[in-house]
Amino acid sequence: MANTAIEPHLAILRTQGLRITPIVTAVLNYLSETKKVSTANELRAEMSQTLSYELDNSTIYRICERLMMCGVLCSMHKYDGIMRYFLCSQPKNNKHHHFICTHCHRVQEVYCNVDDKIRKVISEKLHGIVEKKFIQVEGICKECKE
Amino acid sequence: MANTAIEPHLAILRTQGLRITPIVTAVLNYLSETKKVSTANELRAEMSQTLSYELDNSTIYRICERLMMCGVLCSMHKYDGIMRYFLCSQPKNNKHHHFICTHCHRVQEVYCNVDDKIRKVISEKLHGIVEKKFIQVEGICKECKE
DNA sequence: TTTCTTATCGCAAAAAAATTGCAATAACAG
DNA sequence: CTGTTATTGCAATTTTTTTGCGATAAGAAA
Repeated sequence: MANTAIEPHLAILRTQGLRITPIVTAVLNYLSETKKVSTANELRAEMSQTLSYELDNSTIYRICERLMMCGVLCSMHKYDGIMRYFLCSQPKNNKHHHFICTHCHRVQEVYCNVDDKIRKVISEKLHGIVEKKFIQVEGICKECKE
Repeated sequence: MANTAIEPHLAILRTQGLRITPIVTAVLNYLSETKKVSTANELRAEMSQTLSYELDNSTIYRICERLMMCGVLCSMHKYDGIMRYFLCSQPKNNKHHHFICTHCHRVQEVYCNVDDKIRKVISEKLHGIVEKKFIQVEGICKECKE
């Protein structure tokens, strides 16, 4: 039962000379199937279970860092300041933002065209130049609502 | 040269039975005058200098926590995951967001009416309910641009 | 398949950020 | 001035993230 959903991501890794190890595929499969935002600790626990041996946190951190470098993963800090990772289907596309369910921790991408408005307000009212925008929305997703 | 700008904040503390100590006023003065987002470490270093003795980090953390509880301070995580604090002139008002200058680290509030739009998109496209929005914009402010 | 290169992993140790318990101190109400 | 208790300092701890290094294994080439 190979997960074909992660094929595009694996392809990116291959073109970068990054190796497809059991842990890497396990991480990608997990994030792809659950669509969750996960901390390094959560990933370590899950992957340890999946692979039936205890992984080290440093391994997870290094994998996530690698995957972020090539745009396969995104990261965010929730209000608690702990780094969380999630699969990014459209890396580097500033037009989409993330909706995180506070109940099931799934992430969904939303195409929400507020960027231009924000840029305009900052420019006109504060006379500043926007470099980065970070928009994160939390709430209850459709499934958890029902 | 008492800073009258922090009077409203002090008034809030008084009504909550919180004490106005030298460190508390120093923190408020600093954040009020510089308008910066500061880490606990930065605050500790600055306040140590101001008060001419070495403060403890835990003291700063506790003060910031207290000030946040009564809405005087806001906090945020920048991309590095370190907690940063800044004075909040309009606490609990969801209509404003923050523009942080990457050069001088000053925070400015922006009234940017994108909340309704975001709420609408999440509701209509994802059928989700928005609970919290976190919009943070970084860039170069007017002064640093010149 | 076998061999080779080197990306990746595991382990241990450490750095960095944040939290906690407790006794001493000081803010401020009366 | 006195008493109450919020606040502070200190030391120790927890939690998250990073780093160095030798051993291992992924994938390319023979």
